[in-house]
Amino acid sequence: MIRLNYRDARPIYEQVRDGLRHLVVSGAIAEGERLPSVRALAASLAINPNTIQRAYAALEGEGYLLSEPGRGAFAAKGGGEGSRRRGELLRQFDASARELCFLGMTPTELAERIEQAAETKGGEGA
Amino acid sequence: MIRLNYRDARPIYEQVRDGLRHLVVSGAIAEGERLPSVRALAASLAINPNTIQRAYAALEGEGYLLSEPGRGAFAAKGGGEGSRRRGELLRQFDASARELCFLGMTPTELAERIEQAAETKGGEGA
DNA sequence: AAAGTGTATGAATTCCTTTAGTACAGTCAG
DNA sequence: CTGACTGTACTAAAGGAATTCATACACTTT
Repeated sequence: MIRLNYRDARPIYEQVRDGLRHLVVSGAIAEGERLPSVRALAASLAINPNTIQRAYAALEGEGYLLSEPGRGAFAAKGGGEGSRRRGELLRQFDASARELCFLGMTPTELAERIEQAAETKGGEGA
Repeated sequence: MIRLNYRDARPIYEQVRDGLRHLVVSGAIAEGERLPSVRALAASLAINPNTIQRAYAALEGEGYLLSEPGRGAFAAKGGGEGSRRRGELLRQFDASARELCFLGMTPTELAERIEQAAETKGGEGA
């Protein structure tokens, strides 16, 4: 389900967070579906439950997760209109588009890329 | 020229790197123009020359800078076709576009944003 | 009651950033 | 050539921030 890369400089909780987010965005985990428990996933990845908890908390902040104490964590639709995650993505989108244009790419080229990216379900977290 | 924000969690060398990159991308520093020397900029910002050097090295890796030992550092066109920076930006662009589409934005909406972003010269580093 | 769930807290460790000092090799004006 | 400038390399140290862990608590369900 999720692969940890200890050679990577990125902290484990980020790898878990991005991996889980990808599973939700790609539809591998449907909306409302329950995610593995903190301890179960921790045991599965052979890491501390707290590290998983941190990833879950971050995803809940982004709106991709809804945690219910005592019950479990369930996948959600994702950030709404004015969510933090949406704002972050828009800034990232604008900044990269702007610089890519400076590097010679035309808005038309980039627009075509969007279509292509929208279809593809692959790709890893930002 | 560049403002450091010590309250910001971002490390100084990143602020310097992003600030300088923005100066090049926005055209404030023209192609071929010489940048302040490592020691001069360090003194100007009241920080260690090593920190500036780190920012310069990063920018050279991105293709926005060309360092000539003994002569100085000069602004460059930016990443070429297959540069590391270009690849990084494309991944960032694709990932954000993909997730924004998942969140409900249409490719058309995003395409319009590109036009808007291409004109604007503002914005801070990613 | 028992086993599961998410959550809070504090400590330890590890990593990163920054600084400082020193040194080397190159360029250029005098 | 001399001297002042340039970028670069290296080590060491200090400080702080971030990551990870162990433990305990509150809740839900069976």
